Amino acid sequence: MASEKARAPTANPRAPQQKRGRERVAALTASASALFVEKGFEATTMTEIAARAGAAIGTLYLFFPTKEALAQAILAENAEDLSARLDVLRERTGGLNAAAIADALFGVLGDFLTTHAAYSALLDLPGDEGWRRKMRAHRRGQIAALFAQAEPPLPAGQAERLAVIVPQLMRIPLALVGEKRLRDGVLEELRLMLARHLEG
Amino acid sequence: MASEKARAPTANPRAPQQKRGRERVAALTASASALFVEKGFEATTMTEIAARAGAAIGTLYLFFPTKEALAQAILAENAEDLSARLDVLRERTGGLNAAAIADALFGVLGDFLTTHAAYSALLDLPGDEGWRRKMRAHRRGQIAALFAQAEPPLPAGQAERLAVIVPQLMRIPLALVGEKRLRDGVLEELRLMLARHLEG
Amino acid sequence: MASEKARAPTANPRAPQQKRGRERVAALTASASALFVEKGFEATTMTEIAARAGAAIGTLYLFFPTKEALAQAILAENAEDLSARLDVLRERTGGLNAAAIADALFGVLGDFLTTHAAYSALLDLPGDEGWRRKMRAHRRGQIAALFAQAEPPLPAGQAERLAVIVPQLMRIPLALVGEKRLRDGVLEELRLMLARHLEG
Amino acid sequence: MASEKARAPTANPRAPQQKRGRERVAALTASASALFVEKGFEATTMTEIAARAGAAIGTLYLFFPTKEALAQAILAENAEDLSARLDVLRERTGGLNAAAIADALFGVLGDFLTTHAAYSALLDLPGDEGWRRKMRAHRRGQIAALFAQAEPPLPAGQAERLAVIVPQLMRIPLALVGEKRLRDGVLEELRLMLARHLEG
DNA sequence: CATGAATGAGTTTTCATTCAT
DNA sequence: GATGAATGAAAACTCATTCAT
Repeated sequence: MASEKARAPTANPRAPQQKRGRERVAALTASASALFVEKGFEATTMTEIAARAGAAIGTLYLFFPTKEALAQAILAENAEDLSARLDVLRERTGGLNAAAIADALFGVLGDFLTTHAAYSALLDLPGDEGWRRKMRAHRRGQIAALFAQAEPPLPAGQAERLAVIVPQLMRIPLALVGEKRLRDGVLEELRLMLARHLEG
Repeated sequence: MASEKARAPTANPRAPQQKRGRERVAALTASASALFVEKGFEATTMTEIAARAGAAIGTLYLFFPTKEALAQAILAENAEDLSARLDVLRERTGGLNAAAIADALFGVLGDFLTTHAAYSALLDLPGDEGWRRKMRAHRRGQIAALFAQAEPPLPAGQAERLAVIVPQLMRIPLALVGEKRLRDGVLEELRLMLARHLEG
Repeated sequence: MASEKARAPTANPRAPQQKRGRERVAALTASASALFVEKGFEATTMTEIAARAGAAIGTLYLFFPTKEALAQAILAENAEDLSARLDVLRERTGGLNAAAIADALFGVLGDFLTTHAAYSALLDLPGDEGWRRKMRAHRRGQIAALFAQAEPPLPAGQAERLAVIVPQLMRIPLALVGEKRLRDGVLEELRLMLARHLEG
Repeated sequence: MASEKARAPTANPRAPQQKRGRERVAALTASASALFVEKGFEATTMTEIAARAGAAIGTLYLFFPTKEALAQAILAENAEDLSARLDVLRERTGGLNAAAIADALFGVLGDFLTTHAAYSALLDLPGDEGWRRKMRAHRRGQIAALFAQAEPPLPAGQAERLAVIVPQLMRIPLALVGEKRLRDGVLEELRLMLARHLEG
């Protein structure tokens, strides 16, 4: 123990136990999410995050031992939220045909990505590959399961392929910030394209 | 550096006039491209780039005044290459139907993105003022022009929407490193989906 | 490699190759040694070390990737110096009796510790136990070998015990800063005590 | 803290008057002592100390206004204990010869240092203004007085020198953790050396 | 008395960039 | 053209200490 030197920062990234603590954490993650979206992960500084949340830098480190841990916490929270939405969706799409499922999925993904912009911003970051890989695999599994229930059933393997494709399709219009008309057109085009493909 | 922020990154302050100089620059951009793909733009250091190219850090700065200028030079070179390929493609697709054009475009984009991985890595950097935006607009224009020649003609506005969509579609399978079978399946699925959509 | 994140700071703690570089390093280690002695390892800041050496903080990190590495480099240099002196001493003490050896050793250690005060200051630091253990073992071995040559020979095991004891004896008077008379008296007392012990 | 530097560390701002309070303080000093020995004064954090004692950080500051005050309280307690032992010893060694006194002193010091490891750890901290110096002077005085009673009397000044030397001698074997055989041998060697010296 | 969330000054460390040779 | 030692602003992170509850 003498030579421990604890390279892991701040041994105490405790989950907040008081109500105020949870509000603090919420403000910090909101601030971080917004900045990550606006300027990207690397260009955002911890000092900035704390300042925008009206907290001191030390407070930020009280809850998140590193910048990476903060990003991951946000990503994990968003991923859980998405996962829950997909679970709910599954109950509603039993027995539907693939095109209808795709349409419902589009709705869910569009809403999620719009309200959780940090998810997209943090998803493709380098580093900590293992964890993110697992997360993606889980998401793929959920979406594949969605399509696997389609009636009539899809050809073998197509559910897995759609699980890769559909979430990426949804990111395309969302990247078109400030071009609202084009964005809506593209979204509609994608929706139509997918529907045709699944009906054909 | 603090007061330098304003300097517009002009690529190649002195374009190398000697043969050796051009080789130097090629080695440097190759090194930088590889590192940007491997670790991302921010995580790559100028020292690393020079070292991998077997050059001194001062030599790197001889040709590229800032890290951004280096990235931009690489991006510009790649973009020119892509532009040229799209120009060539245009001559070959006059009078074809949209599905055939899409198929040909898939081929060109797939080949390009595979051999120019840095393009993807550098294209969506945050803090994207002006230049990159213009570049993307140019590319969109080229692809839209491609589809505008289709016979029979596409509905109004679809060429523009496809110009946004198709390049992003091609990035989906390319992200599936290490899952070759799935990757090929996804690529085929996308190709088929697009073809059906354009024929329908 | 993508997830490398290189926790080890500054990949380039290169040994200086130019003459000026070696002078720089010497100035930095001298500055650090003095401060470590004056205020202790923990209380000394890297900024202070660089400033006293007339260098920028970045220059310090150019040669020493961490504060610990700096301390260790100093310790290693001092230890090598001591080792060399003990080697020289050994050639001069062949065939002497133990008391004479002890006396000569006292001289060498006293001179060394006086001119290398950082050695004492850094020797008992926590952390990196393995390396320091080895260093101490080496020193013990050298001193034990010195006494092992004594004529007449010492009882079994005594050389090893003396190798532990004698260096610590020498540190006693050196701790008496600012009490010159007492210091000299203590040194003489120790010398006499050891001599009697070895003659008895 | 920056402007606090001047505040003379007064031990025990409010000495605990309740039974529970005294237990609290005991737990806190025990925790601190253990950590100071294990990791050194600087590397030990106040939070850690409180945590190991099962107390809140605020509680720790309730009894000790600064980290230095805490260290000093521990040191003072240990020093008082040692002082008391030396007082007792003095009553028992009246009229003994110096060698016998030294032997008895060895016993007392050995026992004390073994059970009060924090004393050694805190005694030689750098930046040692005033208080610790006084404490050492007091100890020296007590030990010198011990030897001053020796029968036959010692040469002038030797009692003072022994007061410096003997406590340091005892620390030598105690540093040999995990080498029990060598440790015992060294202790015996020192005892013998000192006895001979004082008899000679 | 007791708590533990909050603070922010102070440290270590990084890396794009410069410039004397 | 080429070099690489040197720079220092800026970022991440720590921890003694405070204070509202």
